[in-house]
Amino acid sequence: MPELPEVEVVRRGLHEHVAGRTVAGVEVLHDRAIRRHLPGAADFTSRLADRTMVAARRRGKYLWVDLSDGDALLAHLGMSGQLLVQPADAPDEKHLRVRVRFADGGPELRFVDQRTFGGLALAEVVEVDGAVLPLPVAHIARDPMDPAFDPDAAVAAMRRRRTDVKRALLDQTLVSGVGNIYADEALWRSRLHGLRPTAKLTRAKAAEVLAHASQVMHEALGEGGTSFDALYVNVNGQSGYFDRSLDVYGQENRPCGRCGTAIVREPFMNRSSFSCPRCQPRPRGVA
DNA sequence: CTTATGACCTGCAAGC
DNA sequence: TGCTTGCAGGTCATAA
Repeated sequence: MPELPEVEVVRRGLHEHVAGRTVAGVEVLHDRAIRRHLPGAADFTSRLADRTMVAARRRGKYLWVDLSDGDALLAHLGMSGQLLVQPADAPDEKHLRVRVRFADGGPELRFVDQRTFGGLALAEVVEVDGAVLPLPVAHIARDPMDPAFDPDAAVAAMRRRRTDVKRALLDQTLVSGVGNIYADEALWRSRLHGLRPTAKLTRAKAAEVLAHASQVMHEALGEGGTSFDALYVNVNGQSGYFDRSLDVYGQENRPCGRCGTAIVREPFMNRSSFSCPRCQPRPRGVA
């Protein structure tokens, strides 16, 4: 599941349910789910066996579990991935891709993913700028919930970019964790159209949109994350409720909560952007 | 180096 | 009732 709050919900569940448990066996039911693990399924399975899961961690939308003897089990949920803790006798999910059984015979960890954009891998951990991260996560910027997140540095990096503010918000090498929903929400709160060029934002405005992104993600986390359907659930299969608190995302034709103007949907990168045409006017000279 | 554009998948809802 | 089209929370390799 997609954005930072949903991934954090999963991280907490993982930490609670798998930390301290030792892997007994792994079953890869769909090779694409471990495509980022270059040595392949046999290697993935054999190297995970007998390892103990130590702690669940996260940066942005990436999630991993530190393993005894070093290395980490890295996960990205892509668009439709789920990590579920299920009783061993529960029937297999339709899109079950990887199963991890534990030596204690308790509930197993399952990676379920309809669209297979997500996946698992074993990765070595490296130190980057004072943080210990799996190698494939080394290029991902700190997210706003990271205690070492530096707002001034993020503002500077954003204003250095020659692109539009929404693209910048979605760029995981500038600030991580923000996806299509929370980008639109942060822009609405900041009264900015997503096509505004970052280079022309004042320092204060850039800081404001980042602060709003952080704020809206915190609020969503407090509601257990955002979900419109059964695809976005925690490890126990439960959905969050933040979709009821969204101001613009998915609200096409509904009145803006500030001015009453109908929210519009515009195509953006093979997806959609939602905004209030009055509170968030398009920059001039942009199609 | 930076920035923009598809490609990668499956399933659902809407429209004809 | 089918069929087709569009759309979905993301990231990455590639090209300019």
